[in-house]
Amino acid sequence: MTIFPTLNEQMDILRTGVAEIFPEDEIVKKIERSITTKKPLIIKLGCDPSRPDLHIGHAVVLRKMRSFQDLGHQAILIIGDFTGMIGDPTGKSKTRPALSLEETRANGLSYFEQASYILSESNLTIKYNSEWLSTMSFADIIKLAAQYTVAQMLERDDFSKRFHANEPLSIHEFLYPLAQAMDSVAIKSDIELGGTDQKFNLIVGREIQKAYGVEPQGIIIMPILEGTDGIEKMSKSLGNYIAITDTPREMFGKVMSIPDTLITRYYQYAAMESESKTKELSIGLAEGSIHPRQAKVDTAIGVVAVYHGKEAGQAAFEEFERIFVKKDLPDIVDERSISELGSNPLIVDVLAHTGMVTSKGEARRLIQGGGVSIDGEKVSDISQTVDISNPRIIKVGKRKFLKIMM
RNA sequence: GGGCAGGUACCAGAGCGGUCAAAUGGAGCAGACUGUAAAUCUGCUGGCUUCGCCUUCGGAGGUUCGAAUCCUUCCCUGCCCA
Repeated sequence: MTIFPTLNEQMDILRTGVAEIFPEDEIVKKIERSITTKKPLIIKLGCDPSRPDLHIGHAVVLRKMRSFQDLGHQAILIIGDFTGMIGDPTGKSKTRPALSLEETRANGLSYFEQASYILSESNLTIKYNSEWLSTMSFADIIKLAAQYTVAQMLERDDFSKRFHANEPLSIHEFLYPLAQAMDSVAIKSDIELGGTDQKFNLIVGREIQKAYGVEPQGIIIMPILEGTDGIEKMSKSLGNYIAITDTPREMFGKVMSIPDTLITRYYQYAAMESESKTKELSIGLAEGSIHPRQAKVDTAIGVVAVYHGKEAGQAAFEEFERIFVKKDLPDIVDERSISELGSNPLIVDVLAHTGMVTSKGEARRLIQGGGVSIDGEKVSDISQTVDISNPRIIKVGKRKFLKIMM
């Protein structure tokens, strides 16, 4: 049987890095009970299967889940294959497109694979919410919907904003929080984890659990990591994300491009440094004893280290220095034979053919803007040809390199 | 069910018979400057066999020498009335 750490030890761990945790007394009671009865708590985390790619923003909440696992509790990952068909409107100004059950299933699976980078597999259960949601009858749904009022629903910020802005808001979107709440009822979750954007949904979970005679769940809200643009939350669709599966080079570069204001956030939540170290960094930056660039480098190395190991972090740093500070070449450049274009093709054709740009028009524009070079020499003429009897290094923009040859 | 207002490029939003591949802003990309930061400045932002051609303004038809702009119809959204 698992020996749980003491209450205080557990609470210390659980409280670190959270945005909000409530109701704290209920959570304390649940943990006390689990210690005395030696029964692990059921920790719920819902995954949205509409986006198959996990980024390091998701990692924040996954890490918290991992802490629970390490303390001996039972993690349940809910794959919202059924709710994915509704399309969660959270944080979106628009209704999301609905997916088919097959699509959501497939995405859910890939989600799980990526999540296992962070979660332990020993006390982890995966559940698909179609298991209980797809069997609900219309009468069941009406009964569920009767538990919540329109006014309550409109407490949710994005609903009320859209409503007041005369934007479309479909009835089915109201069912999403309710469906998600039914997940909590079905698995009798003790605690649900989520990002700040999920706060409303998690609270609905509590209410609905009560209505269905289940002990209401505690709620732990994790901060949402801003994307690399520093404005929007990190998300695949906004293109401001760092994927868990990004290469060290990509990760490093993306971290280096974040605005200064985000450094400590990333240091704590992406590089997973402790609160005390984060505080030190934050003070150092404020006092000017730490140069922002150095702080960013440390953060970038840390982020790469989390997903690829310490050595990769260091290597990514060195390569970064070489490419961008010394303006040298990366140590590995993709190679490509383009003999099918002949020995002296137009640069425009080369760029389009190799996929370095999406169209010849784009290639021309880039050349005219001075963004293309061959062996370090800027291309100035759009009708220039490239002699590829010897290998050439083509550079497009700041970071696209390709070695071409016959 | 009725009345009204709308659906334009990644987003927002002008245009309301030719000079429209479509103003402007945001976003994005590239260049300069830097710490590949921010700010700033500059250029670009449908495709191609690029002095020209082709496909775009919710969908389908039509009027016209010519339509994003007019007509018909269908689909979609919001508001007001019932």
